[in-house]
Amino acid sequence: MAPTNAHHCHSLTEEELAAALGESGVRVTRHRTLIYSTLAKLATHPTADELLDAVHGEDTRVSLATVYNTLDTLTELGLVRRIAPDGPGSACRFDAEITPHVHMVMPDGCVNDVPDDLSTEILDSIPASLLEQLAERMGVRVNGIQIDLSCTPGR
Amino acid sequence: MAPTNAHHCHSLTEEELAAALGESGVRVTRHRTLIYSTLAKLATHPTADELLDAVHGEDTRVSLATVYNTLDTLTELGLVRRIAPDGPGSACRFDAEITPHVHMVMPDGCVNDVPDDLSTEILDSIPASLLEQLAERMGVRVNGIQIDLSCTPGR
DNA sequence: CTGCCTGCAAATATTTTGCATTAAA
DNA sequence: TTTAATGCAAAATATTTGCAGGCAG
Repeated sequence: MAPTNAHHCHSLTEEELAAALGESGVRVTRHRTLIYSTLAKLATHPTADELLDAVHGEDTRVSLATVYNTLDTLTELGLVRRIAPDGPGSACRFDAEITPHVHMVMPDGCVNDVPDDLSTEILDSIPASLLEQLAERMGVRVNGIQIDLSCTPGR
Repeated sequence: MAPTNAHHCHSLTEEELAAALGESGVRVTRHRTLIYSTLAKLATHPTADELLDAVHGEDTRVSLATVYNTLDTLTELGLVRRIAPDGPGSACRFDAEITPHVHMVMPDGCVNDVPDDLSTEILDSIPASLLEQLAERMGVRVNGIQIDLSCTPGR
């Protein structure tokens, strides 16, 4: 169940996170920093529970409620993304990588990131003009894209 | 990779559903048919709860547990897809449309389908060769793709 | 100082299960 | 007939909230 992900590099640095929080008038606290950086460090896209476990490696005093609250806050600010639970046992998973990228949903339900070079190529192949056209038609501003691939074991 | 001949009305007809269930050795029951077709009919991607409400329009005797069980079954068979909850109040949403298509996540958290013509154009713009390369490299067979766009109110 | 954040625990919400009964094949 | 599927309600999970302190600004 533990996918190795060698290409996790688009999450924010501690400074960038602080800046993003500050701009939004949200306080930069030790816990928010810790929770975010722990999430970013994890190769897996953890559930709130799994994330708490990881955080406890650094600081045992963080509570699950704070993890949830923080994830909510960060999700609302667009710094973190929720991923649909797969298979039964539905707890949401979270992803600190908010720049466009491609996920591969594995047969066993876990979620791996697609290697960055291919991820970028896939994203770049979508013409910007198409997205503009879409934005126009739906009367909105498109500001994010995520692609999920699903696969079966064979090759 | 998924067929590129993605066209409209991608949910299954009653006959196709029956066939799909039959092939998998799963019984074709009145409730499964009703729940699936209700989900397919709804423009919104409903939560289990919302779906139950809709189903109750047809048959009051269906229980929430059956809705959950059925959605699990259908999801496992790949006939239905779970969508991550947005914003707090986290209940999963479900989508009867399993062929590749593009979602637009609205600022208020609800999920709209992108018009089919644009959805198809976007999907078709991704070269099949890229996905093959990816499959090769990850040692899997890619069999599905979903694209989620997020947007902000402006224009 | 002045609130926003936090931990804790309790309240909600969401999803799954056990078992007697019903209905598909 | 034979066994999977269902309703009901209870159990198990997951997430949110209220309140008394604790810290960032």
